[in-house]
Amino acid sequence: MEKQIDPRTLRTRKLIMDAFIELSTKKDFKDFTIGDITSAATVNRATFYNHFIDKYDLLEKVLRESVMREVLQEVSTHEGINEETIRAIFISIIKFQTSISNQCPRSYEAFTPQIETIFKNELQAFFSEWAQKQWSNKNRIEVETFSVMLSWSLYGAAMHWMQDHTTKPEDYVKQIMHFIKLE
Amino acid sequence: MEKQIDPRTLRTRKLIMDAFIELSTKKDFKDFTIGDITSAATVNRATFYNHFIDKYDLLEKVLRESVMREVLQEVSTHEGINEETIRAIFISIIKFQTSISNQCPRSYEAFTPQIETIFKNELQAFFSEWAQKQWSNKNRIEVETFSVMLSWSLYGAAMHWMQDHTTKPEDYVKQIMHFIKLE
DNA sequence: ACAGATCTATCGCTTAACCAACATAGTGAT
DNA sequence: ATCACTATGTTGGTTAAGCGATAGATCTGT
Repeated sequence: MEKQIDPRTLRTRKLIMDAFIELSTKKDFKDFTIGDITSAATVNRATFYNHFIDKYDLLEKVLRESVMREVLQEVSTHEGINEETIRAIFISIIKFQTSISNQCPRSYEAFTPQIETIFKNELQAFFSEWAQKQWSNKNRIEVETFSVMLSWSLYGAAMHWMQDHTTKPEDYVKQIMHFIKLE
Repeated sequence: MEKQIDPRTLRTRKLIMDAFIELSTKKDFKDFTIGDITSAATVNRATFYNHFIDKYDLLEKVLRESVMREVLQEVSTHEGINEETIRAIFISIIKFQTSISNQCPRSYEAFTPQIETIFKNELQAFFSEWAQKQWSNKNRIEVETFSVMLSWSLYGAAMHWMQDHTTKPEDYVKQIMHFIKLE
């Protein structure tokens, strides 16, 4: 019943995304064209449009999948939302942000707003899924509200910490926990 | 008037060859299948047969193109056959042999006979081309004979040197030159 | 304000790669 | 010797990717 995607689409998709990431390390986002990306990916320019709507769509998908792979993947093995989970995610957010800013020094500025949006959406979906399992007695609205608030506050806290590293991350997380009510 | 090859064939060909080289560093030539190669290359097994007859054909082409790229490429800028050219080729043969034996420790033994054949053929073709330009007064047979003898003796000398490194390569090449009659 | 160039996005047609299926051959265990 | 298993090539039908052409958007210098 699984979709079973054609290997060619996966391969081409990856070629394009990798070429995009590679190019981002050298040039600013606005300074390269679709043609630059596809020729670096050894793919025809027209083929690009079988996979992505435009450059921004590509950017969004690259970021989303990076977030999924590098941040939420490793946490998804935890068995519920608790202090440990929160701590792991907090650390992951910071790691991811710094790695992006190192890998794409030229484009980091331009990317941040989309990163923020994607991050919060993914986090929210992640929390929502777990919260539904964990508190099946609560109704949908309550669960969603919890997820939204947690994801926004957590992401905000991470950004706040990144602007001023004085507190040690572990201590900062402890502080965070004071303001989160996990039932 | 140029052939203009479809980029897909080039890409697929490269994927297969790279996967083959990569696999050779880990396993012995006989210990992996066509399927292993193609799945590492993210290519369908049937597609393999659009490019190569079998595993040995692939091996041969990989070696041939490596020889061409890594050895004869850099020498082809020289403007004729002289002591300097001979020296450069001698050094290149040795470099190539050692790099292969390092990159493919598991399969080097099995490869050597084919490497030898390919090497001598390519060398011969290379010399033949230059000799024809250089000595347009000589007839074809003479030129071919010269090329055969030079390629075999040079390759043989290189193999000889590799078994006993006592002489410095530069000195060894000087010795070689005593036995070559360049006009 | 306009002309020339470049980039974007889409289209119909062609082709290389995918796939499932098959026949064949080699290998190993009982 | 026989069976089960795995690897090799091959084939016909299907699909993603390549290509040239095209129309419209965007940029740039004069």
